[in-house]
Amino acid sequence: MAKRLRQKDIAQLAGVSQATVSLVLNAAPATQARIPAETRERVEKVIRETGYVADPVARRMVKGLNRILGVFTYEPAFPSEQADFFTPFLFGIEEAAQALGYDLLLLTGAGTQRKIFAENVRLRLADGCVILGRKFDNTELARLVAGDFPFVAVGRRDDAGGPVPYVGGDYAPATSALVERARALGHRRIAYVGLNEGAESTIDRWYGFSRAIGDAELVASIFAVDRPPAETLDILVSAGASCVFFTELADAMRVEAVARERGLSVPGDLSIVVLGNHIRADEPGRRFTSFAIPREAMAKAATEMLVRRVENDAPVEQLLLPCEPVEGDTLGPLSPKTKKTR
Amino acid sequence: MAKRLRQKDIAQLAGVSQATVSLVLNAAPATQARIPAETRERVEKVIRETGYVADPVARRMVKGLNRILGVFTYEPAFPSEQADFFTPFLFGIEEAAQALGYDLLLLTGAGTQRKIFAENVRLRLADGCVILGRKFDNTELARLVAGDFPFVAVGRRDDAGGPVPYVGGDYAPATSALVERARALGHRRIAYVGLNEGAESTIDRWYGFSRAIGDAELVASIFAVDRPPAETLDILVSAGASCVFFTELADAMRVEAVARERGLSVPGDLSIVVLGNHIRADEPGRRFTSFAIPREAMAKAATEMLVRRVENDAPVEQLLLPCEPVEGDTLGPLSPKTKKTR
DNA sequence: TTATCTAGCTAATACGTATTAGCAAAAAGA
DNA sequence: TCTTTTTGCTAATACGTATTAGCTAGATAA
Repeated sequence: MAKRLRQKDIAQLAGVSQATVSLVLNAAPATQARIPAETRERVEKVIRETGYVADPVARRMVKGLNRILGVFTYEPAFPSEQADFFTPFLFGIEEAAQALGYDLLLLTGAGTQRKIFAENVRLRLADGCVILGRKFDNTELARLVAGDFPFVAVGRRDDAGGPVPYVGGDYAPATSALVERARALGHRRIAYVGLNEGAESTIDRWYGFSRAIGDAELVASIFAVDRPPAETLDILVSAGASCVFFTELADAMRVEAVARERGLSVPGDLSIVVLGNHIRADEPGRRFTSFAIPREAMAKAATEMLVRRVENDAPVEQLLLPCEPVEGDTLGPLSPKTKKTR
Repeated sequence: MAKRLRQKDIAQLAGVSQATVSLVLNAAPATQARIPAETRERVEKVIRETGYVADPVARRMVKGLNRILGVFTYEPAFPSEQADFFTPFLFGIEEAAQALGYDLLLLTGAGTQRKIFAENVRLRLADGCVILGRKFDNTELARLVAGDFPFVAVGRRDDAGGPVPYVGGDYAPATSALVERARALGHRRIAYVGLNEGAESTIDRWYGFSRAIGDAELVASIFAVDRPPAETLDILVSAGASCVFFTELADAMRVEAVARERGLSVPGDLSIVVLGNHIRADEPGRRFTSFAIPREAMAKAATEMLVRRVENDAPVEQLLLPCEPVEGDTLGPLSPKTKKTR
């Protein structure tokens, strides 16, 4: 590999000093920089012809910005099983970065540690960082909040020694709306399957559910995920639930399949609602009544927020984007048979 | 935030020089560094108590290479329709980069132009670049080959003013194997649907097909993609083809559907072979007899090759990875009825 | 006692960039 | 013509780390 070109080399080719190259590159107002057009053009020509780009590391040493946005994911961004989780987010991030003239640096250099502040994570190489993951490390979050490095989280985050800048989905009201819809359809024996604590997205769903349940009764709750579907269905049936809310699509799908095997009809005998949605519109299988998570829009808005923080030292912003309902076909009226037998 | 601690500060607290702090931190063999245990422990204590961590950016300044790999895609990587194409490749790249301690720079500056040498593409931010896409720009490829910037293409590429470093799929023998299998099953009237020129992957498939056809007859060839499936089927039927090879899965799927509508059985009346494979294992519909494209492995190997070029100025390598056959259920024996009526 | 060797550091400098004080020559003003 | 101002740069230095030649004091050998 040819040695990386330095400004010193460009200076030599253009017949000026390194300081002049730097001044030209940084396009200070002509009146300020005091470089005449002829000199500037000569230097720009050399830069163009050589493809020279300033070393981002050196620039960051002297506190310069590189128009690079870091992307840190607590899980690998592209593994087969995760591909559908991160892809829409990455699309949103890339779209915004592109429009704003920023390149994206995926901080993979840390290896398998998956810690923002792991030894080899060169967070500072980027001007700022978008952070994604199902579950954040709150110690790291607090450290980021306490520090001066600009970042934005995708997904709502509780305060961590101070307010966390984020763009999330407004899961609580979206959940409430689905609960209210179920109640409007006559459902009074309702169940909830999924975690109710831990990640903020989980807490929001439970909050929205609890707030909207009203005069309906929570006849069963399973604050867990990945339970054997048959067992889950047993609990739901023996509790006489007519409508069940799942936080995880995968759980809903498995239980729906078992219900079908047992001759239960969905939504005739049991309505199923998912507090989230299919990532892929063309996914096989049942279309569950749910709400749409605006992943791309969240990530896009987070990226734009980050750039505001990088460029203007903008104050902390916290934004929740609405989640539109998805009709699906798994929530239906309380049927007379269902009501009578329970 | 407290000002970032430097080694100079640690040195002051420990009563040594900055150079000593660095030597302690880098744990050179004691015999080499000549720092006695007492001094070392005193410095380590200060480091521990202050939580000092060396600035990765400053470290990189003195080491030269930035350990950044560019990723350039000739098509946008993340819009929904392309995600399935690029995701497995990106997984392979990420995996390798992670293992090798490199960060990945997504070059968004290309925007809608999708040119490596477009004005806003800051190629030289990275130490080297992996290049992906269905179709490459040969002018740019030639420029890369002529230049000194390390790159590796994913997918076989013809020479461009010199050999192109690449990792591709070995499509020709994989195609030949499928043709030989069809002949072994008795097929003698064979058809080919898809391009036979243009991209190297296309050329390799046609080459492998042509080489293996032997005493069988090419009774129909449609060197095009995206033809109306009914029209394609008409040509195949009137030519009396008993087995057809498609380069594009999408074309095969459409023709198979039309064949089914017409009461033709696959593979009973017409065998269909796809020279490639489903990207997603859980995709709906027919499982075609095909071969597996080792996308992840290709990208992983390309990334590793690139790092060899970046770190060791390694010579041009060109690697083709084998494509394992996928059984599927669309290729079957030449049936007596088929033979008799044609 | 003198000469030589060794241990324990440190001063200096490299890395590539951005910034700024300041120099020298040319231009403008008196 | 002399003085002041302006223009067009450049030398010097900061950033935080890693590296190494070299200094000094103490220990060892003659």
